[in-house]
Amino acid sequence: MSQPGLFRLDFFKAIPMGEELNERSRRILEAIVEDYICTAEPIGSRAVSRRHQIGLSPATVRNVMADLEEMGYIVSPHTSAGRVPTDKGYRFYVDTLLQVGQLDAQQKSRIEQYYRLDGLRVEERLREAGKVLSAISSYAGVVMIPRFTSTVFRHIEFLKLSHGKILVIFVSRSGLVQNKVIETETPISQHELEQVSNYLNQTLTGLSIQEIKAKTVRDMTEEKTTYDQLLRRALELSREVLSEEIGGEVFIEGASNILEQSEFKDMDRMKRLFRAFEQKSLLVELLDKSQRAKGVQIFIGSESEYSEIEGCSLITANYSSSRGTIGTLGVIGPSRMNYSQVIPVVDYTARLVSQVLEIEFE
Amino acid sequence: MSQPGLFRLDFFKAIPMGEELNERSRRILEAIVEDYICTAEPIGSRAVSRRHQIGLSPATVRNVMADLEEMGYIVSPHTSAGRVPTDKGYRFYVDTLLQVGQLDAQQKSRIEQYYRLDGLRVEERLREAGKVLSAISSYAGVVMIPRFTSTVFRHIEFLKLSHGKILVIFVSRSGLVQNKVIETETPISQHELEQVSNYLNQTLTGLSIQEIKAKTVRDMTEEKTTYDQLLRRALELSREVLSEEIGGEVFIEGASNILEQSEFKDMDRMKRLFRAFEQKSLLVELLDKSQRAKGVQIFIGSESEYSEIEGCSLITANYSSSRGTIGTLGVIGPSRMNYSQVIPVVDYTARLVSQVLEIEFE
DNA sequence: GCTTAGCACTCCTGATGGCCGAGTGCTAAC
DNA sequence: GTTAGCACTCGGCCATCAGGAGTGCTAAGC
Repeated sequence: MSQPGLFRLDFFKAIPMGEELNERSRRILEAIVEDYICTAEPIGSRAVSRRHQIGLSPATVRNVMADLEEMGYIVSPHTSAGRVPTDKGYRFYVDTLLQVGQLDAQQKSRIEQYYRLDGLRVEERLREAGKVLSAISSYAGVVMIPRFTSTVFRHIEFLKLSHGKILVIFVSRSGLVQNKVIETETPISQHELEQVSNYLNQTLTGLSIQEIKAKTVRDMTEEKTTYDQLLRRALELSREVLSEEIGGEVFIEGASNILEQSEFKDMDRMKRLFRAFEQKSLLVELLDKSQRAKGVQIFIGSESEYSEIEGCSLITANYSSSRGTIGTLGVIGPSRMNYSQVIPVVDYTARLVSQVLEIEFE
Repeated sequence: MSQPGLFRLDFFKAIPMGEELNERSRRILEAIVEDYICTAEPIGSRAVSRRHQIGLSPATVRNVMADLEEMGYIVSPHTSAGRVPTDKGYRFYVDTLLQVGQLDAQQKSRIEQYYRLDGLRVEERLREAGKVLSAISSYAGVVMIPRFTSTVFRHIEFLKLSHGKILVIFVSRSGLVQNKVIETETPISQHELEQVSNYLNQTLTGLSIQEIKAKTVRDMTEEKTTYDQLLRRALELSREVLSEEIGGEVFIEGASNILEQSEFKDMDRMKRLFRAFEQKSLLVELLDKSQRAKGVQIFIGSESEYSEIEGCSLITANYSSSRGTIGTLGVIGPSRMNYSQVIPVVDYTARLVSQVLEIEFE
């Protein structure tokens, strides 16, 4: 049935066609998605007609459902089961039907309660944010540490290691400490390194890394012929430090929450998901993508070619300083996720994290 | 059957009693453990008698097995199944029967291959070690970052944050960077902090944290009445920094390997295990315990009251610098673990890590 | 006196089949 | 355009059954 290319008799009925869904189909799709989110079981026409005063008989609902299925918004797992939303169905629901409320004060304070911040390092705070997200949403919380390049310079330190390697410690204005090992061709003494540190700390404080990059390039061309050994060294080293990304590490907290979800009774699927969690590169990619966008982002299932997280959705929001976005956090759970509840939680947590990090600024 | 307190007819047979196991029982226990490690299925008397030329009929083996069961080394899941080792059985096997070989050159180089170390931070190296352990053993690898207190001082840096808080960055001689936020009652300027940093960096370099602790206490009592503002400040701050443990973070790598193990088809058990992984405090405790001991340690199942890791074993070894143990790493897997293979891998990896960290010393 | 063959027994496993209920698509009537 | 009715499908559940693996016990053998 419903072979592509063949006309069906009811093709010309006043039933939603193409991309348009009429009011009735929308409401039915909405009912299916929402019921399925609650129950995790295929939804039948009878259930839809009974619930939520759509004044329609099961038979009518069945007709609409058949159309929704043909259009790819829902599928039935087997002949005599109800229907289940597809990724396309979720996407339509999220983009068009979903109404996200604000968190009420109680929920906010519940989030804030979780968020203990006394005397914690930035990293720990971010990790804590992940735990909050996972605890409140009961899915998994993900947090990406700020990338070096999106932070503001506060302090740099060079320490000489053996074999011509140098340990660079970099502190951002929000108190995030990152480090990196670089190698130099020309040997340099610890004393010189200290001079370079001092010089950079004096000249760069308060600049964003982007600005520093620009400045470095400018200085390098300008002072190519400089005889100031110190300056040359400083430029060389900063170029080396800036040459490669630092950070972008991802924390996943509460992954075990996902085990509770009934869709992961299927061991195989779960294994794949956990492997993806371990590898992290996939998540980094998604979170990077999200960081380039604004506001709450929703990635649904295997949209966008990531088969590993098939059946999962990711809701993200960016956290930021006064200078703009610095990182991303979110929640990952089954596509059958309680979007209307989780979205405001992610949104609010991102705001909270932004605030908390701001406090550290001197 | 075998009710405690009742004599059995064969109680006085020349069969192992009390803690002693005779040669025959040992060989049978060994066969059961080893077969079970391979197959993950209860081992019957027939299988034992056939395998590994014990010149005994199944019936005889059955008698011995009944005794082993009574003594608590094995159990049978149900009447008509074979026997499975208990924790006590594994313990006896590991302590008495197991013969651990050396790794051959090929295996060593396989481990070394995994271990790419160019230009990595210490933390990343340790994480990498966890990945190696998990990949080679196909269980989960665990690595505990050195605790502050077991390292050697290289460099300290104080940076002022808002609200009287101070960010302390601490670098150990092996290049490990850790940081911490402390609070002081009396306000202090960034300039003073720099003086303190300089002072401490000059006086403390090359001392172990233990030595510094001792020195600080000594200095404090000696110079209680000092009018040297700088020295007082330095002492105050170091006390604050030393007042609490830093580090002891645990990485778990390749946890998804454990999903492959047939004993974790039981979802519930798996969930508990993953929750324990997430909480980490349990692992920290175990690894701390191991760090206090010498050589390869083996924790089996729910020995020592940790019910969360029931059915799992943990094999650990310490890695060290020339000044002694600095951290611990290991492998966690099902009790039904290939001990003879994993033990030398853990041992060798610990040595390798020790070497690699040593390289950084200046 | 230890060892072993034999035997009855237990219990898990997997296959089979029947029943029930939920849900469907289609048709015809409203 | 909507709905009632109906035949049909199919998964889930349960009971049944046969097969097999393994056991404990007993009695015979070395």
